Amino acid sequence: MYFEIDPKKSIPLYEQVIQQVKELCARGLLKPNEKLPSVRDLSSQMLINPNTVSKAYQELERQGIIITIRGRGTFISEELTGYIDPKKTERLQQALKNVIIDSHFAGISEIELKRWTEEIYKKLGGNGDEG
Amino acid sequence: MYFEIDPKKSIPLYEQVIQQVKELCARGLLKPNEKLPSVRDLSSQMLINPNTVSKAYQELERQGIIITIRGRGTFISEELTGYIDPKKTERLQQALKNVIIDSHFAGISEIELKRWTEEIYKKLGGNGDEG
Amino acid sequence: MYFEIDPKKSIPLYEQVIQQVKELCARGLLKPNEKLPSVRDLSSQMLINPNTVSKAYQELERQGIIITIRGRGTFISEELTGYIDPKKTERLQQALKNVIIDSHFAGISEIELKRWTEEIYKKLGGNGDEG
Amino acid sequence: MYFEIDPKKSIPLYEQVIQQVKELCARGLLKPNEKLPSVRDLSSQMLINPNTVSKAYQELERQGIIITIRGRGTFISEELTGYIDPKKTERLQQALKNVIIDSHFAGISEIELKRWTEEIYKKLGGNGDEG
DNA sequence: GTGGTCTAGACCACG
DNA sequence: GTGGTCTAGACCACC
Repeated sequence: MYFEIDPKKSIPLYEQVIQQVKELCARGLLKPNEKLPSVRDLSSQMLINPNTVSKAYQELERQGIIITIRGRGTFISEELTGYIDPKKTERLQQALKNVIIDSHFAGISEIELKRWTEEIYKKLGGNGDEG
Repeated sequence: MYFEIDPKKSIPLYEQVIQQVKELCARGLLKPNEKLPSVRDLSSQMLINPNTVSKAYQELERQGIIITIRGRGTFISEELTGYIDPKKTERLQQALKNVIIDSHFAGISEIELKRWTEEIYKKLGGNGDEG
Repeated sequence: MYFEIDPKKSIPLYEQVIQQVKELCARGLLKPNEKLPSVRDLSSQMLINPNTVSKAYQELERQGIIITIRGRGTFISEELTGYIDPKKTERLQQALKNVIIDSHFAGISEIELKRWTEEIYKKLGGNGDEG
Repeated sequence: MYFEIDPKKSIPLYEQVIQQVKELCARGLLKPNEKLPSVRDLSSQMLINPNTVSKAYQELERQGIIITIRGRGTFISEELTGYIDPKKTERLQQALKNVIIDSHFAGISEIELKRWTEEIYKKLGGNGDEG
């Protein structure tokens, strides 16, 4: 498992950390109950400020994706709650709509975008056993 | 044609304006060469500062979606460039991936997300002539 | 002799008129003492506001390139003054420097820019007898 | 490294800032990855509003000449893209033509203008190592 | 009437 | 400390 951070991107560093953890998680490279690197380790590995990693971990915990146990470390949560948050749903639909509209102006066809979707799902599901 | 702004959202006001114009444009409710409200009109209609609208219009012009003619006003551009920017493409794919991953954690299935996509496209294309 | 105006360009309309008159003049298609179209004729020909043409003519007269004679019309001046204005010179050098710097960032080499210069002079001088 | 602004000039302040940064960059007095003054520092040094500097920096970033890293500051970009934009090229040629035509009316000969060009290039290239 | 520029001053997100 | 966002209000250039 390794992380990649690009400080030049306009997206905040802690958001990049969040996205990476989520992606590794979704791809099965980080499994439930697996231990994450400590804040200090990850920050020195990524050459970023510990506060930045800490903020990312806090946000991930708030989203129920990881849990921290004092004195033991940080771990991937056991399971997803079956509950579907309607607010989150609405935000996601809005985000999807924005992607679709921007694609439209970028000259991406509906078919092309659906192909992208297929491919992303394939990549995520494909190596769940290899981690 | 009317706009809606929610100052409580964390997304910047000028971004909301940009998204709304793009959406109205994509849905065909704003047609090429059509005049947009003046900066002053739109700002007073939305109860926001004229500079905020101005910033949104400038960004939309930079993206080639609208053009402004000195002393006359702001208009929807005539046509989209057929050119596909590889950088933009990559950013869009990344954005789509983030939506998919977040959907995963929100308990949204692949089938559900595809249904959303279908629906969004239907809404966009459906009323091009009714505006 | 004909003019072309593009209201979409960010450069002001009256500036475009000024540039066109100057260029036609420099190319010899407008000769000293030649009569220019009246403000009304030119404005209706160009589909722009008479005030815009009027402003352009005023500025051209201020620069000594044309003169208006009440009741007779507007004419190209007889000759250039030999006097070289140091302020104008400095502004021109600054403008040239800006073009060169922007060319640099656009990836245009020194050789390429010099070739452009040659070509522009050739085009200007080439048809002085054909007008 | 120091900047000079003349509020009396008709050219917008933020444009003057842009030009200065570009020139220092082209002359090698600002090198890739070098840090620029912070928005606040530069604005107080120039006695202009921070927003004005900010606008200049944003435009420079849009042009790919500088990059800003959240919370760390603003830096000269690493490299120029080799890509040559045809639209930019056309705009530059037009600008060069205008300079040449205006020089003509100011009594500047072709030889003189070429000498200027030589000199500007010499100044730009000459002190890349002295900064 | 239109948009463009600039100022002053406030608050927030980020590292 | 860094830049980003927003407001309020002024003045100007253009058509």
